[in-house]
Amino acid sequence: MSTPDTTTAPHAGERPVRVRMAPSPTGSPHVGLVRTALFNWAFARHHGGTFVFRIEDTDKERSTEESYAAIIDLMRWLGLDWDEGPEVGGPFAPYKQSERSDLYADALERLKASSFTYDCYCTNEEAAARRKAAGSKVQGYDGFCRELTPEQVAAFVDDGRRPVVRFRMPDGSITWNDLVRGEVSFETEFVPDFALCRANGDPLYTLVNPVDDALMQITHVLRGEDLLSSTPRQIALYEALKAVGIAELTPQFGHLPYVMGEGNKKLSKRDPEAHALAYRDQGYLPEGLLNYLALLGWAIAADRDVFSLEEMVAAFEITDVVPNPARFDLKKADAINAAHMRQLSVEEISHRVLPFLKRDGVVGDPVSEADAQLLELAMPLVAERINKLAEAGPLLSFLFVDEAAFVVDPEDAEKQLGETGRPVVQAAHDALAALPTWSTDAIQEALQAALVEGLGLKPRNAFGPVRVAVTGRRISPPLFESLELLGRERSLGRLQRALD
RNA sequence: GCCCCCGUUGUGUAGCGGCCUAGCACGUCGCCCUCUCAAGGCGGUAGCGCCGGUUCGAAUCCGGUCGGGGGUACCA
Repeated sequence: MSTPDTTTAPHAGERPVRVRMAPSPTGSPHVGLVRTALFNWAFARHHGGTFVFRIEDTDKERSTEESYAAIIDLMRWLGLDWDEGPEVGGPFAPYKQSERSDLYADALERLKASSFTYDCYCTNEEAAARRKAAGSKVQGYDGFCRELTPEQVAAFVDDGRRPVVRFRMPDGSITWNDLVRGEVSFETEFVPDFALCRANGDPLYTLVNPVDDALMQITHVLRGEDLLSSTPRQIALYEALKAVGIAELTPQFGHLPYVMGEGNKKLSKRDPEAHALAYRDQGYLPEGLLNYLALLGWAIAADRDVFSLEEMVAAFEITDVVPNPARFDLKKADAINAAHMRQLSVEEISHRVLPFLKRDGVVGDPVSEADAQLLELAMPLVAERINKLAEAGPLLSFLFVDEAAFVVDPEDAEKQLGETGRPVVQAAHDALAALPTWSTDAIQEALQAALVEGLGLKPRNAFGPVRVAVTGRRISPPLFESLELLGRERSLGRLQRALD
């Protein structure tokens, strides 16, 4: 076959955009999946198209409900909404492959009725043995069963063998214009006849994926570069699917670069930073994670890398995506997330931090009236000094714990509350005890006078011990404000405890 | 082995023949600010894999080479 004729066939580029993400629900969702979903979503939104979400769970062994739920959860958290798919339905339902068996059986029947396929009775061992004997030139299946006589077939059947259905790869070359890589071409002699179903009749990915894309009228397939070499056989299959009345068009393909981990390996599930949901649990902002992931292969401008999803949608062109693999860099991801944090108001950060405070037991659920008030006063102090939502808890907990449960970090105590710290804490206690008004300004003035001027200490040495005694840590919100919020009684009590 | 993809500072990228003695960001280093931390400000650091060719001129075009990756299943 020569290059498919795209001049007379309906052209994918002329139709309303329909793209899809089609994850397999196996294991914990990967950041690479998020990046692929994001690019498909942004592409659809940019072109006013339709974003389809399909679950590829034909692998019954590995697919799990947990994984499926995690993917849905993830997409919801990210805010990548889908127009058709699980839980929302759509004109091409169902959107889970496990519920579409009859469709695949029908496609297979039609294909078998044509001359595009043939039954293959070879065992894996036989095919492998011939491959080995033939040397390096032959890849995959050698086409042994392409032209079997009825007698040969009968002999195999008598032998008890059940065939797989193979696609007959045409001669010639297959070329397509990849949306991210430009022209890519394969000689079909290097693309073996591939199996469409197992001998037991179960359809394989090779059949199911293109059939669903055809049925769902997908116009653009944007997927990982690991599928690049399966594209020529899919393009050939599309021609057959058109001939048997299943496909209307061949989609355009774009193969996205890998997300790499350390060294030169794909980021794998073994890498902790590969797990997408972990970012949510650590308190990343979805817009921060998405922004960072977008940077892996795409740039909004030469001199800018922080942007909103809306800005991305407006600017996103799939042809701007670069083809080279990108290494995942946690530090940069943190920095991008931090930049988004700084764009949020204190109110917004409070709102988003609250679930983390509840989760970590800093406040109760529901939050008491008193805690809510205290939180409102304290959030401005921490909002500007955290880079992830989950970082607020450790900074705030000293304000919310019962006095009985309040503990000082042992390491910090050793560093700040030893021999040199003790007189400082004593002086601070006495100065604060004598204070007529309990306000940030008054506290600052009193401590300044007693410790810096009185004891002749440098500010950092003066306030360090007080900070540890009162907040329990060397790292805390600003000290004087913290003391005011803690209140006179509790502050003095903690200073006294540090002395005991 | 064979087929295909990829190759700009440590990392992600901008660059589409002269605007490039290569821009931006993260990192890193130094300084400033500072009650800790975070944030912020200023400055430094480091790159076109290599070789040929085309051209007045190449990171940009062509060829080769080297390196990396993927595929080569009745996995997806």
